[in-house]
Amino acid sequence: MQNKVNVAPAGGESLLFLTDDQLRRGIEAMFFAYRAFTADPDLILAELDYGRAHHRAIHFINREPGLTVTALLDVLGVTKQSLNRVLRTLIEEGLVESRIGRRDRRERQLYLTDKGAALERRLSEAQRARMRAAYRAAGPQAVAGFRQVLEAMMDRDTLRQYRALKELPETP
Amino acid sequence: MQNKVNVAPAGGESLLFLTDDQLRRGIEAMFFAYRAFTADPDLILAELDYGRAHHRAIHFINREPGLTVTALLDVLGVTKQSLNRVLRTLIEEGLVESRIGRRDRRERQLYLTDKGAALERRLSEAQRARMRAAYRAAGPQAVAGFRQVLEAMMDRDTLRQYRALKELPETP
DNA sequence: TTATTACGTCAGACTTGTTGACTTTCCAAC
DNA sequence: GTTGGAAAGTCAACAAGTCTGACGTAATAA
Repeated sequence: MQNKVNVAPAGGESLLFLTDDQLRRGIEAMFFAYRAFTADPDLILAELDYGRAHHRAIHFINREPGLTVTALLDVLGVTKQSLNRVLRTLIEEGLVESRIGRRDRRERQLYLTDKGAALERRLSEAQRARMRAAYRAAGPQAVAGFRQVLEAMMDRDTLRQYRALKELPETP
Repeated sequence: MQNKVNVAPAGGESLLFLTDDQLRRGIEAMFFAYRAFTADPDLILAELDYGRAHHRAIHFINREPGLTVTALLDVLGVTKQSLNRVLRTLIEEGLVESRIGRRDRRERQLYLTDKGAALERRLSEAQRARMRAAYRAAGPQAVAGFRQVLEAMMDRDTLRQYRALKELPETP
């Protein structure tokens, strides 16, 4: 199954970056980097007895205040039973508010409370700090490549969801 | 907490890529891409009643045949109790062989059996296929940036582990 | 001889995920 | 208005994978 692409290709440009060995390095880089990527928020969460699932919910509620449970389910890709448990604790502990939908009263629209927003800032600032350092070290061109490869890795549906996320206004 | 870096910097080059918004896009790209990244192996694993933990163990045993349990523990960053359960099933089902260490008989050296190696190939080929498509779509320069950013995201220790992984000889 | 290391194992817990079944609420179409 | 079906929520049961803590055994190192 070894790909024999590590020779001079027709176009003239090198395809050495497509060897199985290079691909494996990329796979390992993803594994290690993802672990590092979640490490900082995980520390904060553990201290408050929350988990990554809480972080993800908080992140996307912040990202699109008022989104419905179904929409959140869709983005997270989990079952409603699984999300429900997480969401319930967040609501009970006053981080998230669930309002009955205006146009459709069956729907629940989700909002962060001030307390929830405070935790969101704490978590995302920790995560951004690492990202910022990495971006700064690698430089703008590397960052563009990083984003390109990640996007090329997503399924069509995931990419659509990713692209559909609104720009957040810069907090003034 | 908003970073005011989105203005013309001293060096002359734009620092727009360091805005909080850009960082958040990167964070979300990591989240979605990682999910896609694990999706293909997950399907194969589910069918055989294994999980991601089995995949990770198999991956690194294949990567460095004969490595000890402690070394594997170190790479994976989990407790021995957690690894033990996974390892035990892999040994019981004949995917991994555990041999008593030659220089130190307390150690167990881990090897994939033929059956284990076959699963490893199946899993990693699925994962590589997605990676290969992404790499091909994004191009060599983007790939270089991708790797640069991921490496810059790792802690020092993780980066050391990542770099210590041997090159595997290309299967002839 | 003793202390330490490497490994395995047992027990108990927690988070996050799953299926399946059921109820409540509500909109919309008939 | 009644009814069908969608959206949301709930309950129960379970599994994977993680953790901590405690203990035992074998082998090496001091």
